[in-house]
Amino acid sequence: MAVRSKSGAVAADGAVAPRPKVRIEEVARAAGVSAATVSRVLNRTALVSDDLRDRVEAAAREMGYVAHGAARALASRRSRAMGAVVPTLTNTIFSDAIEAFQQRLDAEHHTMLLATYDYDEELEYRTVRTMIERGVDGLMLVGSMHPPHLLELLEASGVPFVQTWASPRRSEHPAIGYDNGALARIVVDHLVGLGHREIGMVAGLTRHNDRVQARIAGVRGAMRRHKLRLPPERIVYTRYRIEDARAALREMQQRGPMPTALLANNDVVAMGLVVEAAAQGLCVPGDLSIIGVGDLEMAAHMRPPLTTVRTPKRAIGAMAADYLLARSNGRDFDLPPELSMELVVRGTTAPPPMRHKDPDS
Amino acid sequence: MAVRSKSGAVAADGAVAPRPKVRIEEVARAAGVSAATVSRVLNRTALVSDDLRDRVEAAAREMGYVAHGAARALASRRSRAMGAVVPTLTNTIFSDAIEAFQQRLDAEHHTMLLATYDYDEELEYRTVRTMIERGVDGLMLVGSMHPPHLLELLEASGVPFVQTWASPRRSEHPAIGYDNGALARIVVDHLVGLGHREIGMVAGLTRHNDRVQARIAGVRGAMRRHKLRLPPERIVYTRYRIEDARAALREMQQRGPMPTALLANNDVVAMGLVVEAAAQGLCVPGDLSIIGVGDLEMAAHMRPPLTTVRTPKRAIGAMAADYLLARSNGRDFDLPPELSMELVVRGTTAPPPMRHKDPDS
DNA sequence: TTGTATGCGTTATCAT
DNA sequence: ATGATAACGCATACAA
Repeated sequence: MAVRSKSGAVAADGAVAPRPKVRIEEVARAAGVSAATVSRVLNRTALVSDDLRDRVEAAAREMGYVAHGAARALASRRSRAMGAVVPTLTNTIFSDAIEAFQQRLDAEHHTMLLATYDYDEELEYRTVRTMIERGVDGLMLVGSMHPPHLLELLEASGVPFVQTWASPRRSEHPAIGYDNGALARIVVDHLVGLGHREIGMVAGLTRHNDRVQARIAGVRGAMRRHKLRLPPERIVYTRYRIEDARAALREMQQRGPMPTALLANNDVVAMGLVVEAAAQGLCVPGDLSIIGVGDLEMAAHMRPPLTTVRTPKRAIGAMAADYLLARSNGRDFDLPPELSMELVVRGTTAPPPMRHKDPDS
Repeated sequence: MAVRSKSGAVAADGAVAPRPKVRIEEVARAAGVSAATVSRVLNRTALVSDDLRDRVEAAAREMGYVAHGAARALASRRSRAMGAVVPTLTNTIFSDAIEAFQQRLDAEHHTMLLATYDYDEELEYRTVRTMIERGVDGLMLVGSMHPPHLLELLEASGVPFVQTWASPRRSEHPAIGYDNGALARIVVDHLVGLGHREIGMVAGLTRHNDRVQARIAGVRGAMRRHKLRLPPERIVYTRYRIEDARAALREMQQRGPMPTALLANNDVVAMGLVVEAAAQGLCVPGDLSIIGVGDLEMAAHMRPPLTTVRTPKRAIGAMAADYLLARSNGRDFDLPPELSMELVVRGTTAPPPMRHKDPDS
């Protein structure tokens, strides 16, 4: 089935010629005013007498006038568009944040340009470059670890930008996020409080992911405060797929004595661990405690329900939008030093299983 | 913490003046050629001698030249941007499709403008209008049910558009999707084949959602072919949250004799049903068969694993991009009459429980 | 193959 | 409060 647009003429070369669009000049003529006045009315950029305003609005509506964005951007030197460059949309933490970001932009009559780079540094760089070329008024990035020259490019362009899921205290550039050190303390304190001393991590891939590294450092630090250690063999790295998380659990089991509690990089990984443990006949939390990060909707409904740390996904997106909006208007915007999290204790954490003392000792 | 861009001067009114950007004219001067030649080199739009090409490319690179998108769009009358207007990103079927859509666009050096409207018709209209104003070269919509005048606006604008998750055979406008009637047949045939005769639906909200209506009609038709009926009381409507799906199951139970099998509108709803059934001590699939749509990642890992229908999420997004790219270039593009689905039989469907014959009859 | 000149549709500056 | 006019930065038709 060959489909053709029903409107617009088709030229010899097959190109679709859009219907002649009505321009500001024609609206002006119809309303008996100058183009400048039409512009003023439509943008509410200066006072216009009620009479003229009404005539202009009526004419614009009748003629179905739609402003030409590129021309407007060229003349006003603002695109009213903000870019968002994220690793992926598959992870709902990003899609939630993005949705909040866009909604906030929309309220201020801005549009969102979105691109994903699938954790590929080179692609991230090209994408940002494209966004700058598109003339975005601001740019939202993820994390504080970027390919070489990316920040240089950004600063040279003069485009306001903000890093999300990055620690404001550790980055010299504008950042919004929570402190992974604080998150680690919350989790470790909870587990140690339950009696765990052997704690392991199922982390994300660290390659190009500073959040993972910060998390590991945080857990290590938090454990040290309890005189505990987090040796490398207690850290397994995984992608964020259930399948991979299950393999990660098996991998850790093969490495030697199992920890009594595992911190998963996020809820999806945690679910994978729970699923694999169940498949092996292990009891969660009886034999193994598991804790996630993110508090996805499903977390509360699993059996057992997942203990996790709730992070402010939508708040991050909304704040990023507010920040960029402010900056692109030349206003200052105070970014909080960090956002808060909340431990949600449910059914996958409990005291560790009893250990028989070694009779020989 | 007040953050300021480190580049760019700050004017008295607080507005950030971006660094003077290098324009094509200056690159031309540096390379000792005309602006036209620079344009030709950078856009590969015409043949340029090797010598000049090298000089231009070197100059552009050194000076960090980045083209001005708005000016380019104004002059070339193409924005190299495509719009995507979807109900929400929370539902992963859309975020998956969107990701594929954007990746395909990126390969053709196009950018994606994305906006969600949260199933709000009025907002959908305004959003599309904004997209047109932004000068998108094409627009991806969801479904075939739109607010009044939306299609008119679209046709008047001459912007190519395509409806996803819409039946190409039932819409007079370009559409990509699978046939909900076919989907219904697949599901009903499976359940009836197992011996079910009392089948219920936990559908989405029909308000502004033609997919749901088509699905219901499809199931009703498929059941009729087996001499079965789908009375209104066997249809419960729900939002796509686990919590709501659980309530939907209870609602159906209150309505009278329970069906022996339920078709959920999607996998998230199906998971909610499974969770609620388990919480009530019901055995799935022993007491109740449940089938979803979508085949989310989690579906295969639940216990019991979810029987579902796999739909071509990413293919829809990719094909939408290909279609719009072709149309905006004046090329034809054959849209297939429908995309195929696949029944994935797992552990939540089984023959219905034995029924004792009513001794009185 | 390369350069010149014009136009893209709007906003902003400057008069009035 | 309103109108005339000059940018805005690039692509492209035309000329050479």
